[in-house]
Amino acid sequence: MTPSPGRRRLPPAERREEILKAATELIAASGFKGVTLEAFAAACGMTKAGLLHHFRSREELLIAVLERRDELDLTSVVDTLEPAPDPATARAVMSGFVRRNLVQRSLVQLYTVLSAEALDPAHPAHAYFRTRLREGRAMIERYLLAWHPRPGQAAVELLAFLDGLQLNWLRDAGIDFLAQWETFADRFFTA
Amino acid sequence: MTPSPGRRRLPPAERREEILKAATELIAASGFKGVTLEAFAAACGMTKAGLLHHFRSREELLIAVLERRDELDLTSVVDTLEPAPDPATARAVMSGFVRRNLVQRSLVQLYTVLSAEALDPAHPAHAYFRTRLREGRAMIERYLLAWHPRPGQAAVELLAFLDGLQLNWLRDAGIDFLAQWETFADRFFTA
DNA sequence: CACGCTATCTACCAAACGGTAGATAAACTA
DNA sequence: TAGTTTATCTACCGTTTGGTAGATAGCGTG
Repeated sequence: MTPSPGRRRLPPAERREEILKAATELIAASGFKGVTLEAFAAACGMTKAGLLHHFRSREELLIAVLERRDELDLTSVVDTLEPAPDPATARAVMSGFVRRNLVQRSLVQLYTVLSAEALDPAHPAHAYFRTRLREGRAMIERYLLAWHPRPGQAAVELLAFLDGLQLNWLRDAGIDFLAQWETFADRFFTA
Repeated sequence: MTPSPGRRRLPPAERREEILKAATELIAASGFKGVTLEAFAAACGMTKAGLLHHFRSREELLIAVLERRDELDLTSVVDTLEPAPDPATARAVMSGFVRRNLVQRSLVQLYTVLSAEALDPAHPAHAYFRTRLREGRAMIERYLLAWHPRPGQAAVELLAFLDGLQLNWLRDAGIDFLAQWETFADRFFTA
């Protein structure tokens, strides 16, 4: 892509960002186990050694990718999600969340692919996903608390449906994510 | 585990079955990419070369594992699933299916882990899951056809929820799979 | 322009990988 | 018991892997 000027020197912050972005898409496509250090580097037009100047190991790169997604994604929700109103409001907020997630397909895919891969307790991101998903569920549970009779169970159901829909949507792009969500929400947000 | 009689010679059919069973659990735990040929062999107390006498390559072993699951699982459903009755019957049949799946935890996990890993088009099981899931959806769609206003959409929703619930159940064994299913079904099977 | 800093590269390493070739030993048959 | 078959093993090969050491070159500052 770049007109190959032999060696491209970038300020560290810029290069790091470039690497993280490329790594995100590679991991989203093939999982973490499926991408070699060399592949990560080549995607930015550099060598393994060059990349390792910015991230001390392949595993550290993975962690940086995950933390970056946290910054990009969680911040856009966390402030909106403190109150605990009625079903209609809850649905509107969740719909906004779904819509926002939908446009960042590569991030959705990263999250889905990696969280499945990380079911293995030996996976470097295992602990990360354990705590993160637990927190997410607790957050939604608190959010539904004011009006839902069984907020805990409902939170599990909601997240399960969204996870599964994302998975199936990645398998088959023909699925109309939003329409499926709205249909589900019609039933779910009904006291 | 076995009192290590140096060399254990088994009739091919028996050995194949032993290997497939062990491989199923290893893949379920760590994905296909996460298990080496040596690990597959060691799990049966033999060497790589010994294993390769029964399966010509690591990839062929994977395919055999998948086909074995087909035999074990699909046959128990396919005969029951031809007719297309009312919501109550549909729910009962699906509940039976869910219950049957639930007791075979390692198979559920194999399927979930592997189907996520196989989102990558370069994965050796990619094609397998594409066709298999498409068929599964079509089957359920036909099954809901008689009474559901939107059988296609409903099939997607049903499978998405089940996939997602399985995923979350594997992450957190504290989830009450059956209770979650029944709650979902209460809303889903309502004309 | 000369110098220092450091981002990047080339070259290399030890370990692990999937797979092969040929030797060995366990079970069946005559 | 001797011979045949073949399941399994030991030993090895070529490749790929994550990572390291030291050389090189792009950039800012004097």
